[in-house]
Amino acid sequence: MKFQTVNGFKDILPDEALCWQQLEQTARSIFRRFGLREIRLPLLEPTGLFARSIGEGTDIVDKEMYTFADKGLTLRPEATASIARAYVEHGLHVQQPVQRLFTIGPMFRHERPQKGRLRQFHQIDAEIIGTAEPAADAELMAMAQLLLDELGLKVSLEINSIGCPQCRPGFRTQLVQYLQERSGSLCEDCQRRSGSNPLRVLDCKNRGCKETVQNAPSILDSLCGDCAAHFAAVRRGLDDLGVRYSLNRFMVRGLDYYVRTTFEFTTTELGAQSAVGGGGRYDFLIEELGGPKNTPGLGFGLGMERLVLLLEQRGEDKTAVPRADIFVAPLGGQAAEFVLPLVHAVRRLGCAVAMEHGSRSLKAQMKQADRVKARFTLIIGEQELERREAVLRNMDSQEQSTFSLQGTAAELAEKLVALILG
RNA sequence: GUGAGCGUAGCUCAGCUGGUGGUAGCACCGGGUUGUGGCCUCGGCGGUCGUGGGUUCAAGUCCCAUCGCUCACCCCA
Repeated sequence: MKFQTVNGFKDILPDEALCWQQLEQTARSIFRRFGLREIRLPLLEPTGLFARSIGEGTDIVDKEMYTFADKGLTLRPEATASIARAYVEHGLHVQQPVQRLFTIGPMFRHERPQKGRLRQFHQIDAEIIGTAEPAADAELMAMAQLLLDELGLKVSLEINSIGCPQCRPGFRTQLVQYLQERSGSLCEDCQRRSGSNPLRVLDCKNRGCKETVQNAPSILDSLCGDCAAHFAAVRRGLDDLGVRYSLNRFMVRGLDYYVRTTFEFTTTELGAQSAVGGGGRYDFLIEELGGPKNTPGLGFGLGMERLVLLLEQRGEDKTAVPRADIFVAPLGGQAAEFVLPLVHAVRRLGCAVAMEHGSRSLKAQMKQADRVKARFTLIIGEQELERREAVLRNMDSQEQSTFSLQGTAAELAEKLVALILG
């Protein structure tokens, strides 16, 4: 019986893992500079957390969650809800009302897998909780943009404001009326959505719907005073920080907790998938989850698989294999035994030492040394053991010198490391 | 949930209108170098042709079913 990964789940093999590490390192570096602290969260949460925050009636909650129905538990489909839960549960606002947090890890959604879309996927997630200042919106987007810049990726930023509970209902009625007058030119889904979730129609990819929606009332014209002022300030902030963006009044995000600012980073190079990341404001989520009143927040998630696809597509530094500092090649059983304490001592001093167990021919071992891109190879055969002198070969210059084996393993290691690093 | 395409070596793939599975490339192992890598060269290892039925003298090839994967719709990261 052969086992294999289940559909929509993928192994990240060592060759690819390097790219992931690089991605994570860059993200952590950015977050450090912006004062975000890491928070690590469980993958399993009470189902109600997601139903309440993401919202009943969203695709995620209705049909995409991995839920253990008998236990009332669900594998998280996104990170913001869990972060909000942790913020409330541990009263993080008491010590520091404004929390700047990030987390990196897997999410789970039961959708049909395709390019750039898996059932277990990974996100880099950043949140700023506790401020309503538009400057925070601009800062957050600028941070994400900088991260993408440093990864060397070219993506576009689209932003929108979807208003708040004050102004959205009015817009909704306007929109519903507009859509119902033209329901004939809408696709079946959108005819249904006109009633249940009219904002989604704005985002429909169907050509007929797109055309119909082109002249629909714009949410941006219906924003209340506060929302309009906020959005204007966000845009000024982006301009001041030199972040380029385009306005997309049709962008609607698939989670109910968003208010005011929403944004997406998009690319055209991922097949059917365009979003590499997205986020927005959720000024009522914390309170909704039983936290302190008036605790606004905002955040974004970046899809790591999609970023990795873009990084790989760019096709650079595929050869970035970590080099071994030295490969130790013993010949014969005695040498192999002799070498073990030395190898360990060198590793203790911080050098990457490669060697094989079980002695193979020198040629085979040299090949292996080459494969791990060793800078040096230390050759110790029967003759060397007797003479207490090993051969140290510089793999790049091909120069060889003798290396005295007099002394303890620790002493030899010191000498060896000095030679390698010198 | 819907639709389309594809399953041949560890990976990438040839294999025509059915007639013995490819000296194929990459990778791996070994020889050429009695103890010296990359390049070259020679050799070697490696397959229930996804699985199960059917048609046929004969099926990797045709038909049916099934499993798996991929892409797309939908939605999103």
